[in-house]
Amino acid sequence: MGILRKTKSVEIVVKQFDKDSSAISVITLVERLNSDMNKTTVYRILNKLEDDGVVHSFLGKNGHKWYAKCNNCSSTKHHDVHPHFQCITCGKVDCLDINVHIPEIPNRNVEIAQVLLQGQCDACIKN
Amino acid sequence: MGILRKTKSVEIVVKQFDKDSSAISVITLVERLNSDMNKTTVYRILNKLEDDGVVHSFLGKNGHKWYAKCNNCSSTKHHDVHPHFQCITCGKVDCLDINVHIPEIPNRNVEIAQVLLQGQCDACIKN
DNA sequence: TCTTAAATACAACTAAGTTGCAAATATAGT
DNA sequence: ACTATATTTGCAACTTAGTTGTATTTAAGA
Ligand SMILES: [Mn+2]
Ligand SMILES: [Mn+2]
Ligand SMILES: [Zn+2]
Ligand SMILES: [Zn+2]
Repeated sequence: MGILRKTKSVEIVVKQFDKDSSAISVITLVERLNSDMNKTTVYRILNKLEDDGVVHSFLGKNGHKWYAKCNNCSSTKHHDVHPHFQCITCGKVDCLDINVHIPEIPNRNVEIAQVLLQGQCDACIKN
Repeated sequence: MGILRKTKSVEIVVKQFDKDSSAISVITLVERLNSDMNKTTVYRILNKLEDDGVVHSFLGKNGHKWYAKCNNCSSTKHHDVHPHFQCITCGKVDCLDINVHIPEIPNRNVEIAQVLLQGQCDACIKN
């Protein structure tokens, strides 16, 4: 069940993804919004926003949860499945607009491919 | 720093991977070996076995740690990087002996590709 | 404005994984 | 085989991401 009421807290959370096209970890979000709302609220709002197709989630390199804005998803259709890239130097995480081809696996029916690439981002290569 | 002494506990842990070619989650291992050793010991031995190139680790769908036997790795060379498959029905996890091609990403230097495929395994498709 | 279902804060909880330290034990040297 | 000692283990306490229950607050329709 998604979001039913446009509360102040919901607005604040959504705004975080508007100003930043990168993904944001829940840990960061909880810390950043610490003075605005309780961490439980952050978790619950993100959960609902994902139901609504406003954001999508995935796990970063330590298994911690990250969220990023969806592009054209809805509560009925979440077609936002793509690889993510995490910089091992600065920690920044981005959605990748590429298609990783998964070969057919014998005797297995692959439904989801979760791909996390790690390396150095543009800014960190230059330093 | 890897394993220096062949203790009873080490033997028991290694044996788990000998009899089962599938990956094993740490959670399962801790539970299974509960009467043999402390959970701290399980964590520490697995950590050392990975240093030695005996096993390798990765994160399953909930971000929990899994281990599987290495094929021809050593403490100096861990060339055991491959996708893993987790059955969403029975939970079983296997190493995949396939190569997923990662395309070049502009402005990024990809060093590691962590691929977790999810779907149905052979046994679960048939049921 | 009133009503009420949804949302929130807060505190308590769960569980995976880690750390510090004292006790136990594997192994090399004698 | 005995001893010395560095490694390993058990145990308890801790850390932290994430969840849950519940009383209170609030959005929004009537
Ligand atoms: Mn994304
Ligand atoms: Mn593997
Ligand atoms: Zn970077
Ligand atoms: Zn299965």
